[in-house]
Order: sequence, then structure tokens, then C-alpha cells
Amino acid sequence: MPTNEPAMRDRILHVALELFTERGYEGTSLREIAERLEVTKAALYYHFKSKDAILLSLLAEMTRSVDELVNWGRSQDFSPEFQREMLNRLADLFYGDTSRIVRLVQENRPVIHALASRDNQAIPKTWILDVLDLLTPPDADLYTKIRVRTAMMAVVFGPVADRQLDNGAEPDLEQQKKISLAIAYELLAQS
Amino acid sequence: MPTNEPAMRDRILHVALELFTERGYEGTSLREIAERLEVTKAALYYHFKSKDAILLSLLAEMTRSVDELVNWGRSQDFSPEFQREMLNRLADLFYGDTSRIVRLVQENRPVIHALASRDNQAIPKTWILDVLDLLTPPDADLYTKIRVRTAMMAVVFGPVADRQLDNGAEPDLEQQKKISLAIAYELLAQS
DNA sequence: GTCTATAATGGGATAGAC
DNA sequence: GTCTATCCCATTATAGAC
Repeated sequence: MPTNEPAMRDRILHVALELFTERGYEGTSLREIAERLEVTKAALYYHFKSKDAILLSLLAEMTRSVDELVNWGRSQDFSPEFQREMLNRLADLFYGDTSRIVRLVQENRPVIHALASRDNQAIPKTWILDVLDLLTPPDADLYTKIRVRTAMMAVVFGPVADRQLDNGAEPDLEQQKKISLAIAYELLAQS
Repeated sequence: MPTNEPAMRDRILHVALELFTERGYEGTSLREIAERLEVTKAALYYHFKSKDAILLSLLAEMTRSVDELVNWGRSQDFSPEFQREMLNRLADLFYGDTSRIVRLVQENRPVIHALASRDNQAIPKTWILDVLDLLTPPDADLYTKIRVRTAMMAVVFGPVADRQLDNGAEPDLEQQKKISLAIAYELLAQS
């Protein structure tokens, strides 16, 4: 007999994502997470064997999405069409649910980096460089490299930056995504 | 009789900047800072009254530079020439020494935000929004806003991103600055 | 699956000698 | 201006009852 309540495991992840992003991983204690869920610290340990495990679980989701994209990119030959399609897929990712995890990673880079080198875990440490590499023409000069880098930043960091941009009003993410992509195309075309 | 050794206070700040950026503020203990300087924790407390004070002292430098820029910007009328001059000054700042502090802020956003709201301190919390505001034409539509935002990101985050971009080789920051500015100009011109 | 209680660690900070 | 020694506290994590 299934319950209507979301599984506690997911509720923990949900609250953790929010707090880790707002106050940082190390600025968030398990006590705070437990309080929000109105359970005790010990209860958390039934679902996750450590605090690290909660963070790693959140990151796994993103790693999966990005790995998929990178693997697809590696299977293609370079061409302007490929470049644009790569940007499209990147935008879909980062203007979608994944943007919340991207923000989490951005706000907690040092801890995540430490975790990655300790656990040898597959963690988004260099993913952005991998994607950039795929987006850049093989024979690019510095000027082209920076154009491509700027184009990627527009798409990847746009959704995070724009959230605070629309003064108060609910941001129209679909619209922002279209515009960011248009600008990014332009940057690629003239390189 | 002055000593040739750099003052301990500055040596502390130097080491703290490095560690706070690499391992994060909360991931760095005073013990680690003391060890690098081959002194004890207690010695640090002679120069700074708390760990927070070290971070705040690092931030003060950046706050000063940025405030200067924002104040200058506020004293000017908006025009395309002003826009470009504003970008120039921004680039001078962020391709210079300040870029190290920018990176520190980027890597420790949650803690710094917490500090800012606790102390009511003048901290680079919204500076980027202030600068963006000044760069944006008064009557800008969403398309223009995003173009301007992209232009600013190219100049502000470029130096941080590019550092890892030149595979191994020493990056030519002067060159990167010129190119980033050229791209940023272009984004502004067609908006 | 969640609780109470407690262990174990490590951190920031202070007192007082030198 | 730096040291030794110590305090105090919050945190992660575990043991064992229910």
C-alpha cells in the first residue's frame, strides 16, 4: 500500500538542495535540515550514511545529464551545425531543472572539489572545460576561443544570473533562453 | 628601525586569500593558516580579532575599488561612450589584482552573504547588480538587457575563467583583456 | 523508520606567561 | 608579538530503544 507522502529520502534531498545553495554546504548543519523536516538528525542517517552522501546524491543527477551531453558531443564531427546543436542541448539542460544543481555547484565549488579528489568520484569538476572543448573549433585562435567561451557563458550562467534580474517580476525563462541562444549563435557565427 | 620582512598582518592576509579561495572559507581552519606561516593560532588573534575579520579585511579592498567605480558611474549621464568607458574601467579592475578577490567572492558567496546581513557591512553583495544597472540603457527591453549582461560577464568573469583556459601555458592577460573588451563592445553596439 | 542519548572530533576564541 | 594551555561549543556520527 503506497503512501501519498513523497518518500522521506526525496524530501531530504529537496530541503538539502535549498539549504546547501542558500547557506552553503558547510554552513548548513544536519540539525537544520532535520528541523525543517520536523524529524531528528538521527532519522537522516537512516536514509543517508553521511552528510557527504546527501551532497553526492544531489550531484549524481547533474553528472548524469552532463555526461550524456559530453558523450553525445564526442560522437559527432565538428561543424557549425554541431556547434549550434550543442548549444541548444546545453541551454535545455541549464534552463531546465538542472539549473538548480548548477547553482548548487557554483556556490560550493571548494567543498565539491575536495570531495572529488578524495573519493575519486565522477563529479562535475571539469565538465565545463569538456563542453567548452567540444564547442571550440579544432584550429581556433585566442580570439575565437574567447568568443566561444563568451557564448557558452551566456547560455550556462544566464539562467542563474537572470533569476535576480527581472526586478521582482516572475522571470520568463523560456523567453530568456531564446534570447540568450540568439546572442550565443551570433557570437559563434562571426568567430 | 623598519624590518625587511613583510608585516605579519599582510602575510596572514596573503595566505588567507589563497586558502579561502582554494578550500573555501569554512573549509579553512585557523590552524592551517597558522601552520603555513609557522606560527600558532593564538598569534593570529593578535592581528585580527576573529576569523571573520580576516575575511572582511580581504573584502574591504575590493569594496573600495568597486564603490569608486559605481560612484563615478552614478555621476555620469548615460551614453554609448559612457557605456564603453564603464566597461573599460571594469576590465581594468577585474583583469588586475582585484580578480583574485573576485574569485574569492565567487567561491564563498553563501558565507559572505551571511556575513553581510549579520554585520550590515558594506560588502560586495549587490555590486554586480549596481554595475549592470549603470551599464544598461534606461529604456532597455529584455533583449538589450541580456546583451548588456552578457557583455559584462565577458569582462568580469573572463579573467577568472581564462586562467584555466590556456592549456598549461602562461596566459597573456593583456591580450585576453583586449579581446574580451572588443567582444563586449560589439555586444553593446548592436543592442 | 524514527526516536533519545551520547560519543568523538575539531573548530574558534581567550588567559596569561614570556 | 608570539607562545602554551585551555575553554567552550557545534557538529558529525553512532548505539540501542521503540
